[in-house]
Amino acid sequence: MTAETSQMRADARENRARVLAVARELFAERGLDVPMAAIARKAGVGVATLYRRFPTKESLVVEAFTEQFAHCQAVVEEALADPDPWRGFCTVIEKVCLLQASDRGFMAAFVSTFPELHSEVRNRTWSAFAALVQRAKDSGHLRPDFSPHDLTLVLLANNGLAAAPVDVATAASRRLVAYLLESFRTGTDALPPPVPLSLELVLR
Amino acid sequence: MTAETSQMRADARENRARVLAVARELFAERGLDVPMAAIARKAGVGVATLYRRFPTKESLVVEAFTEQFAHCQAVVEEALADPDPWRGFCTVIEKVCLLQASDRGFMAAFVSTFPELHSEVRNRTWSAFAALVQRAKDSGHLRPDFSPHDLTLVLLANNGLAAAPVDVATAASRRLVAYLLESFRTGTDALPPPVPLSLELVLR
DNA sequence: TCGTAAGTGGAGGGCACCGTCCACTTGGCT
DNA sequence: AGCCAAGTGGACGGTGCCCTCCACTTACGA
Repeated sequence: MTAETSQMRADARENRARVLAVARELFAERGLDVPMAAIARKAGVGVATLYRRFPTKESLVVEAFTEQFAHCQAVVEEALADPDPWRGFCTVIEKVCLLQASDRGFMAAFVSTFPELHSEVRNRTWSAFAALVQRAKDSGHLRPDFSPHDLTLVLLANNGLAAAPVDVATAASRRLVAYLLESFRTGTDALPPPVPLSLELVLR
Repeated sequence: MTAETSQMRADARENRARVLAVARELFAERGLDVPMAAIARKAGVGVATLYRRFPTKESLVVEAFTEQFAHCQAVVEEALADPDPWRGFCTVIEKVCLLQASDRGFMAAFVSTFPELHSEVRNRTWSAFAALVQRAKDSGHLRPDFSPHDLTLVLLANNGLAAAPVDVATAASRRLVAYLLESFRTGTDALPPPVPLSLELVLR
């Protein structure tokens, strides 16, 4: 990729970078269904320029989210390095859910680009998480009937909160995660305060 | 409404009913974004017929889901009649989430038709639920920092599971609800078995 | 300085959807 | 049986999206 971009003309390289930045911003803010034209316009280029760099919308999505996926992987692997298994486990859930709540496009990008993209990243992350789960169970802090598939459950549930505006979703996500972690664990401690999730708020 | 429908010609009344039945079926199965034409076709009528009865797509949605909303209200009010406050509380969460998981359009209909529709049903249901919450807290089974707004939290989270096919979503919903109820409560008991929510499954 | 390959923008083709229009059909009263 | 208001269907206009095409512009090596 760097090999390709480095051979481009300077203005083209700059345009490409700007498009990518704008795409990330808009995807995070408004989800994946922002029109390509909106991205192009905000980046100050024509649609054709955008399509020259990213032949399809999906390819733009993939490119825009690779760093997020890599970030997830890093989170999981750092957590494995944490000497406290339970804290590592919690950190993963919290960080990933926070990322997801603050970026509307994240989950959609994950599922929409699923099969072709990042299979090796996905597999590595997945097995690292499984190890994390096992370690947390062995330490006696994580309930033994927790399944690694429950991560997907958490992600899907957390994704549902994205119906609310970003700030509300973020607060709601914190509370949801706290509830769930409490349930995943063998002990108990305090929750973050309730979120006044009236439907008026949820609907912006 | 009955007043209106009873004055219609017999064939028209029948067509109307069939359209509504088909709409409910398709909304449940595929969500609210089924094309009007698909509903008309499956109901064996033309698009114009559909629009004659329901001037806008939203009006069709409203009509199609009123019974579901009424059902929710009934669930909450029955739960208030349950002598066991905690069981009543759990029943509400379980039933509503089950309904939501088995009907893809449910939550979308709820939020999309929010302001104009059913405000009195909504308010009654809401205050009944608040009473249920208070009662469950007083009985000592529900954690005191539970907020009635957490119902919305649960609904949104549960709605996120709808990304998976209906049967998977239903199973996942059961598990999510079990986790959450366990967290809402002061005691603890067994969960339903884990759902193998691999992304392959989630993406049908 | 100048030629040219790389880069660019905007018009528009293709598609899917919502909702309308209007010429035709049909139920049901007399 | 016969009339006509009520009912019907499919073609069509409008909109918003993805993506392509092509005539024009510009960076940059010689």
